[in-house]
Amino acid sequence: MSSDDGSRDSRKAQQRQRILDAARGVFFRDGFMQANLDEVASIAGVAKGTLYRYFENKADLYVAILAENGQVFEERMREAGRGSGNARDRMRSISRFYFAHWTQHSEYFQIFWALENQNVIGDLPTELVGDVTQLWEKCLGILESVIRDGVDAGEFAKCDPWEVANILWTVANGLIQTELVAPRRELRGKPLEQVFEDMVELFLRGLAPGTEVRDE
Amino acid sequence: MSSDDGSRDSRKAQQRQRILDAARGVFFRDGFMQANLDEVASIAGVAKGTLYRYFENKADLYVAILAENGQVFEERMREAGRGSGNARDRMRSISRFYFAHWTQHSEYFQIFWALENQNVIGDLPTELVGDVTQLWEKCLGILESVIRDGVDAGEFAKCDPWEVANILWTVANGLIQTELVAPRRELRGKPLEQVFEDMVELFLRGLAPGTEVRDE
Amino acid sequence: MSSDDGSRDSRKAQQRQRILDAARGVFFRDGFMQANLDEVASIAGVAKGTLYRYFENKADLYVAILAENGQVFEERMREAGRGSGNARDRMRSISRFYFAHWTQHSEYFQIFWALENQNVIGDLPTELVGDVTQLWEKCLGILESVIRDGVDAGEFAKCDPWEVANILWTVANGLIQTELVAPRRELRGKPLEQVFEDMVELFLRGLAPGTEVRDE
Amino acid sequence: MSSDDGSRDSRKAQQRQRILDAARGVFFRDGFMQANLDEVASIAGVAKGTLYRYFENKADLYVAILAENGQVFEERMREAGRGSGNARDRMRSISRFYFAHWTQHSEYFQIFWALENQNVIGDLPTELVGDVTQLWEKCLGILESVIRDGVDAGEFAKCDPWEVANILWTVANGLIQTELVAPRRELRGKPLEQVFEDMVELFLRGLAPGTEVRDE
DNA sequence: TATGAATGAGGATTCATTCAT
DNA sequence: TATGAATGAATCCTCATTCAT
Repeated sequence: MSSDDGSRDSRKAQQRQRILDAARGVFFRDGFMQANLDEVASIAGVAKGTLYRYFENKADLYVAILAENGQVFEERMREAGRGSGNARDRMRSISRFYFAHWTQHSEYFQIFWALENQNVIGDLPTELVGDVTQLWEKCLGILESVIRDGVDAGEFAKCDPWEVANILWTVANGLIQTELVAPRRELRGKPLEQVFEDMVELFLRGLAPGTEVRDE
Repeated sequence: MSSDDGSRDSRKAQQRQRILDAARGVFFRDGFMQANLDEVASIAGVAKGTLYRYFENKADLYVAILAENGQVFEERMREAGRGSGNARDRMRSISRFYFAHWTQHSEYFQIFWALENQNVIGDLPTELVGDVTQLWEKCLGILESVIRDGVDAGEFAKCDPWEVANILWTVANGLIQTELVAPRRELRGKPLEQVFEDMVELFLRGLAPGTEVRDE
Repeated sequence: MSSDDGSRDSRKAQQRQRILDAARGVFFRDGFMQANLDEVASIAGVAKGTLYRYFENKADLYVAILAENGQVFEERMREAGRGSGNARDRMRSISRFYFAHWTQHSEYFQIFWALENQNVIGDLPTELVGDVTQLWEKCLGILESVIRDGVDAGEFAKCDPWEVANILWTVANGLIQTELVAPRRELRGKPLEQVFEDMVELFLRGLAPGTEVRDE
Repeated sequence: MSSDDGSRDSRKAQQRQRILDAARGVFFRDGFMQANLDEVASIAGVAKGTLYRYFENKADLYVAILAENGQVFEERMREAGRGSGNARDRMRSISRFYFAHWTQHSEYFQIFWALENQNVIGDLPTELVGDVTQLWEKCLGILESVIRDGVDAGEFAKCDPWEVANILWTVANGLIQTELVAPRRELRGKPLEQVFEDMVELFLRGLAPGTEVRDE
């Protein structure tokens, strides 16, 4: 009996996954507004109506895609930041994870940003937008605590850890967004990963103690 | 007769401008996809058909909005970077301009970003997208030359000026995008302008010579 | 074994009743077209597919609801008309029953009327509509015979009993329909029951012998 | 110029009328829910989208049909009641008008009743439903004032004119609804008009003074 | 040159019914 | 016998674009 239930549940989960996989591709390629649920269904190999057995509506499906990635993302980012080394190395570890994750899952990143562009999507259920915002906050919290550790340990100059976390966060986002999502500008042969790393080092250097005063 | 032509031309220009003004507001508020040309026409005080006498189609109108700002932007940015002081101050000058411009014209910034998300728009005429990209390149060129000056003058550590320009550029975009366009996350009382300035200082400190040494 | 069959049959009957109960509520609240079989199944506590083991389709279920009430209705109306008093009192007795029944079972009344509006339903199986029509006829027959008795006894003026029965019948329906189903118009404080009774009295007065004379 | 405008306006009015004509037929035949706007457009000989230039949505179109009849109806009913004769004759005049009108415009009557059946239509704009209700009230007011005149003139027995107006109104509706819209029951050869007239006479007789006390 | 009426392709969503388990 | 997942036809509404006046 329990095995029956199990197999049915797993079948449901599989079906759901197939829909998510199809939807991810279409949403990524076409954006929320342009995405066509007919095509999603067709790619997933199910009937149109079946989508609605698994997701309330288009927006719900869309957010589900974000959510599936978001949970993994947060968890892995927390791990990356947990490292036992010094703060600077933990920052590098986070950075590496961050870069690798978004490079591998650029679809998600794309979608994430489209979500930020509130006006692109007409009327996304606010509670769901709230979920994404919360995830964002949590990740910022992780960065913040590493920076605070660094400041406390004298590795970093005195600063407002929360503000610096925000800066780094947006900085990283900006780079990936600009270069990965809209890869129209030449990087003149330098691999993006290198640029990203250099950027992190640049900022770590800026965070080093003893550099606070520069211009007399 | 020539004066007649002149007044007719100016009338055409005025009409065109009224349409642009109306469209800018609507595009900003609703995004490209959601924007409704009916409303644009109504706000501009012309008939819907009239739009098509001034612009080929929706996308054309959209890009015209970008273009009108882009020219002003490039010119002013060039001025901001021309300053006679040291490279660091010229960077600060550019930064201030950059921040002020986007804060005052956040509509344009918003639209620019939407443009980056190519998939949101669908089939924007590539030649027009090219125009925007060129503008982007020119602005990067300005940044690059200032940085190169700083490196040559020994103000900045040795680096690839073009790469660093790219980093700063995306960094700044990221901050504005994240905080201005999606003002959902708390800044905890710190004014955005302050955060932006701090970011620039952090960046400049990272660029200072003598900090190249990584932790052993 | 026969007891097994019996309990199985009773179980089936119970199941059927639970479905009818659920459906009645939903049909009453939402009307035939809007009624949702998903909800019916959910309220009845069975799976949607199960509905189809007890009823051919939506319309069949709908008509079954009418039928279940119709039998009780006819029987009770016959009783109410059987009274031993004079025709006038038997008419009042029927009226009281009629009013009480529809007030208590306004769901059925509502549904009956919707059935009248054939076009609302579309393609109800004609044979089943026939059943309802027959019931209607039988009830009219009861009224008719009481009126005929009254005429024969000299209580009522000479008239066509069948026609008068029809008038009273539609008159009563109209009042209930208008005031019960569409309770939007104010009754200005007068209870519906009072209005109904007044109407019957007005009608009876019109039937009184010696009033046939029209104004000269 | 004014002639231009005039012809354009008249063209718009014609178009609107063609749509109304088409819609009336479809709504009458299929009811609100079943009615298909594609078919309406096709019958009217216009494109689907054109409907929406003249009517906000399905419900709006539906109510427009009621409204177009309602205004004429109220006006004519008021005329019919204005007659200079005695109250009884004015009542007969109203009755004749009422019967003739609904017989000629049974589509409207049908639709009116469907509207009363609130639950048939999901979500009709309340303000528009309000309009219909108001019309209803006005017509009742006309009846009421005639009855009051009759009571004041001693033609009718003392009664609550408003209540009696309500009774007569629903009575008449009931007859038409039952016999005209759902003509399933045989009238045994008697023309409906005769039955209607007899019904009115029956009630007028009931209203005659001196008949108040019947049962001792 | 300006108008605005007309167009019609396109897309999200619902839900009665079927059928494999 | 009961289930409930899957189906897919059906339908309202939007809106960029065209074109006769």
